[in-house]
Amino acid sequence: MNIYDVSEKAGVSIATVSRVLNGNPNVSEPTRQKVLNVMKEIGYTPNVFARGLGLNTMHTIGIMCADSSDPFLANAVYYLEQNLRKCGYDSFLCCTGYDLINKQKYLQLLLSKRVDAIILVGSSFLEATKKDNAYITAAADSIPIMVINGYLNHQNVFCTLCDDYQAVYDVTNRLIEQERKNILYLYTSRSYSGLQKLSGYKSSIAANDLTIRDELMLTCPNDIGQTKELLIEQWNNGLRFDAVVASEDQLAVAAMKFAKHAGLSVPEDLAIVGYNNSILSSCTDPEITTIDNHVETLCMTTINTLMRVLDGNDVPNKTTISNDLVVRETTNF
Amino acid sequence: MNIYDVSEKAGVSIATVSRVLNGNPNVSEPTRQKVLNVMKEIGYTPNVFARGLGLNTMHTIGIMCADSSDPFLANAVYYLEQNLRKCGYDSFLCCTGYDLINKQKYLQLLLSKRVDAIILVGSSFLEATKKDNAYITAAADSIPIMVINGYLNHQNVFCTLCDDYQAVYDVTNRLIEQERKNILYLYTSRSYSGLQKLSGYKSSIAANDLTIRDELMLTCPNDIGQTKELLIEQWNNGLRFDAVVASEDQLAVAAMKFAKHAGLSVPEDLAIVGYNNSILSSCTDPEITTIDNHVETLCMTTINTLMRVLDGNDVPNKTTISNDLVVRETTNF
DNA sequence: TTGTAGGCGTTATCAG
DNA sequence: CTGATAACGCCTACAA
Repeated sequence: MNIYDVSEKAGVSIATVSRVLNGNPNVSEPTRQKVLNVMKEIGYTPNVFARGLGLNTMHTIGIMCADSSDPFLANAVYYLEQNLRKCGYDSFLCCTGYDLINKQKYLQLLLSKRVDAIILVGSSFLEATKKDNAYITAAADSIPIMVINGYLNHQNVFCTLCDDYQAVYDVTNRLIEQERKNILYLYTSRSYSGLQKLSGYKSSIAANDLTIRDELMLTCPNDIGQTKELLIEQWNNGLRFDAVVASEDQLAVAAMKFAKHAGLSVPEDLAIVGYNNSILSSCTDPEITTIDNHVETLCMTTINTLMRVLDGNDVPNKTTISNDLVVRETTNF
Repeated sequence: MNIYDVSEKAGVSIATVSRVLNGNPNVSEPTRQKVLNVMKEIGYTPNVFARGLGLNTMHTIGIMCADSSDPFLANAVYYLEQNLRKCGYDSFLCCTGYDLINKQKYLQLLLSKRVDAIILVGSSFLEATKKDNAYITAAADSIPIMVINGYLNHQNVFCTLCDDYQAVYDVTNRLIEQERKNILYLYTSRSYSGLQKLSGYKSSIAANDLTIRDELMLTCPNDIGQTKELLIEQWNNGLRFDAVVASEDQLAVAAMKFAKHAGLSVPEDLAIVGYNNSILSSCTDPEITTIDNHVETLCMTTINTLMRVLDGNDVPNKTTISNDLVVRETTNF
């Protein structure tokens, strides 16, 4: 069931078979049909390995994400897969976890599979220090690296991100306009986009002549129940706040549970804003006002950019997309 | 940067290099070290295509799931990936959507990539008619097919599933014990496991000498908001029920929203049971009692089975795992 | 328009 | 223990 079998049965040479396989126009129509028929008949499928050996590519893109069970990432992976396929590319997915060592290992693995490019989904792939990102920039020497929601200024690294700074800045402003004076900011990660959001929060506080207070910027565990407990503890210690801006919907859900526990009514006593517009934000009652970072657009843009890069075009290495606030019931907007 | 470069620099033949590469014991220790050093030095990585050409395998497992943004599936994919990697296998993920044509296309694609086995995640891959499953059984002629949460009795198809029938049967019984007489069953899909659950519901109703009523088994859209509307509509049409058993947590969330709208208190007026123990079930207030189908165990078992199959062992083609009821706040259990 | 032959990087089978 | 050499299946000049 290889190209030789086909050539023999069709009474032509393997070169001709190869030509019809690759849509080469230099084949007469009768010959092409004859070959095509034989292929159908014996159920021939070209061997990807042999093809890859010569071309040194498998027409495959590697996708890395920290955890595909994170709703935001899962969504992104889905869109990426779908659209890559539409562009004729297959994809390899790796769920790396959040450990740097593993990220490096998986990236190496993808390189060894000879993927044509790698897409890093989520800012968790960008570390704080240049040294820790070296494995990424090194990989960029051989193939294009696409980053979703993170920024790394380097040759052959292309980033698509949403303006997290601006989104948090804007929503914090709106809360302040409504006389909320003690706005609690919740976050889990100090990744690139995590820092952007935090910085948006701080800027807004400062711009409104309020004081940036360390105790109002809370690092939370990555778990609803534990975060709720943490908030209760802080509240019992005397910390007071009339609004919560969360860097992820999960944390907003935790804030909802805290409010219930503390007997606060939402949004009257406590306004809550989530992030990502994930399904979680519409599961609660009241439903959570959240920032939509347009996963789909983010993914589409990334793939468009990638295709242009693979076609050898010159492409800007940073594209920024704006966010939308989805107003639901946990704010008075 | 190929095997020849290494052999030349190390002053040995390519055969020897290949041997150290594959851990063949017939190499003297000094020679092995010499070769190993050269490989480090010039940063040699074996070419997967060439290797695949010879061995006709890439040590890769194909994973198919309908939609990686479904929390249950996403979780499963994550566990599968992790554990396959631990067993030294890489994996290809395909998100196929729910359309039969696409499922067939993607399966073909995986076959053409020469994967060593395919894992179908979720019962949505098993159609009602034998004819529509033919593409799966055909694939099983060439490589093992693993099915998670579905059952297909065929050579070289291995299924791991949880006892959905029993779980729904048991929980319905418990509701009836508590004098709930009008139990509404919500579902979206008529897949294998969907039918199992439905059948568990019916059996319980019958076993308790109640009447199975068609209007109490409701097919819902795959969307929280729309399902809520559907329930409101039914309620306004006079349909009455004092308990809801949902085939998925999403539907249970919709039932919560309906209860709120109808002014019913949960669980007093309306008991609600979800399915999957997904994060959604702990987002609501009160939190949802749900059936945990042990995704992790399901995945681990699948992979263990697969490894035994690939090792040429004789393995039973069906493994069943029991479910647990996670009692939260939407029932009086 | 078609055919021939060499190469892609490994593995595996023989001899030595 | 080591080395030469033939597959593996496809692509692509180069020739005809």
